[in-house]
Amino acid sequence: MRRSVHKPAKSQRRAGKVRAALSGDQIVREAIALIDAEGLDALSMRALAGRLGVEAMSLYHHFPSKAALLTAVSRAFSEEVAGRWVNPPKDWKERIIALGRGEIETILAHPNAVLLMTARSNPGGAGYITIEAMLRALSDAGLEPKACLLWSRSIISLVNGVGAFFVPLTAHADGDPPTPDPRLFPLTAEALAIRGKLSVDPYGVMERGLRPMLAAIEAEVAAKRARR
Amino acid sequence: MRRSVHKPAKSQRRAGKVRAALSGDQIVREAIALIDAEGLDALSMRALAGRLGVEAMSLYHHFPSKAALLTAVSRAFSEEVAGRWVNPPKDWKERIIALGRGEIETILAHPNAVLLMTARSNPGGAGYITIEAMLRALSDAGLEPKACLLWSRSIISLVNGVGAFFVPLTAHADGDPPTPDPRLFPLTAEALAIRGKLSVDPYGVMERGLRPMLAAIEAEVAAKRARR
DNA sequence: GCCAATTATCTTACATCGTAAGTCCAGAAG
DNA sequence: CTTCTGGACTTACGATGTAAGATAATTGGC
Repeated sequence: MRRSVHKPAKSQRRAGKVRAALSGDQIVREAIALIDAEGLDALSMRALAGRLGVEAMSLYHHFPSKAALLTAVSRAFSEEVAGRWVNPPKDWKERIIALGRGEIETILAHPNAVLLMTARSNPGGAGYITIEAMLRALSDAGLEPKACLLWSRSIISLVNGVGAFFVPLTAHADGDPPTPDPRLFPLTAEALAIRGKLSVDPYGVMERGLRPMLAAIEAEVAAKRARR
Repeated sequence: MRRSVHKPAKSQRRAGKVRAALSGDQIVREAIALIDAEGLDALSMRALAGRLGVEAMSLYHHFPSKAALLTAVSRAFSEEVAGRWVNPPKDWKERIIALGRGEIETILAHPNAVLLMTARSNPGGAGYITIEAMLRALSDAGLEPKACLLWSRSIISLVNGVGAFFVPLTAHADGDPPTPDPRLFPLTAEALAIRGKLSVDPYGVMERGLRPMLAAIEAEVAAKRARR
C-alpha cells in the first residue's frame, strides 16, 4: 500500500501536444449530447462512459462525483447563454431582455436539461458570467447591491419559468395522467387543452412579463433619487 | 445476519392481528414528514415503508410507482397552499397576491421539498385548486383563456422563484464550493456574500415583483377594451 | 360460525445505480 | 535502460426501484 496522493487534478499541462483521450471538457460535451438525445435520467456514469469508449470509473479521474459532473454541465449551459449574448445593448433594460432571450434560447435548445438549468443556481467558474451581467445591468440601473440581488432573482425566475413553459411537455412517462375534471376545474381543463396547440412567441411572452418589472425598477430608483 | 434489521410486521403478526392499516393519505403524510426531516434524497421506498412499519413492496398496492407517489405528495402540497388561502379577497389582484403568499408560506414550511413544489406543475386531482383559483382571478381581470394561461405561468414562476430564494441554502453537499473570483465577478461575489445575512420579508419581495405585472395586466385589459 | 374470495402485505430476486479500493499499463523523467 | 506516475481498468459493495409470486388478514355469503 503506497501513500495516496489524492488531489483533484489541477495539472492542465500546457504542453500543446498532449493527446488526452479523455478530458473534462470532452466528458461534459458528451454528457450534454447524451442528455439531449436520451434525457436527463439516461445520464448514468456507465452510459456516459460507454459513449466515450471508456469504463465508468475512468470518469472519476476528472470529476470527484456525479454531482460535480452535473455542476460542470450546468456551468457549460451558463456559458452557452453567455455565448448567445453577443454585443449586448447599452441600455440596461434592453440588456436584461437580451440576457433573458439567451437564457430561453438555451433552454429551448436543450429541453431535456431544463431541470438542470433552472434548479442549479451556482454553476461556479465561468458560469457566473451571466449572473454577473445581470447584476451589472441592475447596478447600472441605479440599484444598490441588496436590491440587485433580489430583483435579479425575480427576473431570473420569471425568465426560467417562461422558458420552461415552452419546452414540449414530456408526455409524462412518470406518475399519473392527471387531466382535471372539467366540472370541478373548468378553467384549468381549458388551459390544459390550449396548452399543446399554443402558437406564441416565447420571447414575446417573456418580454411582456419582464417590461413591467423593469419599469418598476426604474420608478423605484427615480423615487429614491427624488427623496434624497 | 443478512436481513432483519427491522421486522415489526412479523412481531405484529405473532402478537395478534393488528395490521398496519395503511392508506394512501397516511403514506403521503409520512412521506412529507420524511422529506421534512431528512430531505428529498432520503425518501426511498424502503425508508418510507420502514417508518410505517411495513415492507417496501406494500407501498405499491397504494401507488403504482414512486413517481406516482411523488405526484401525490406534490398534490398534497398544492392542497396545503389552498388550505392557507382562507377567505380570499374580492379584488382579483389581492387574490393573486394572497395566493402567492400561501405558496411561499408552503415552500418555507417545507424547504426540503422546494424542488418537488416548483418542478411539478400538474399534481392532478385536488391539487388543481390553486391553479384554478389563479386562472379564475386572471379571468376576472378580463383576460381571455390564452392570456390567462400565459400570465399565470409568469406569475407562478415569479412566486416560486422568490419562495425558493428564501429557503436556507442547503450548503449543497454535492458538487463544488463555487465561490466566484471577486476580481472576475465582483458583483456576484458581493451578492453571494450578502445572500446569507439578508433580512428581508419574502412576501414583500414577492409583492414588489408581482404588482407591476398585475398593473400591466390591468392596463392590457383596459387597452383592449378601449380599442374595441 | 365457517369457508371461499378478495385484498393487503411480505419474501425473494434482479437489474441498475454511484462509487470505494485496488490493479495495471503507457509514457515522461532521470 | 529503469523508475515514477497519472489515468484507465477490474472488481466489488451497498442502495435503489420494482417484477413475480407466496402468504396472511379481511370480508361477504351461507
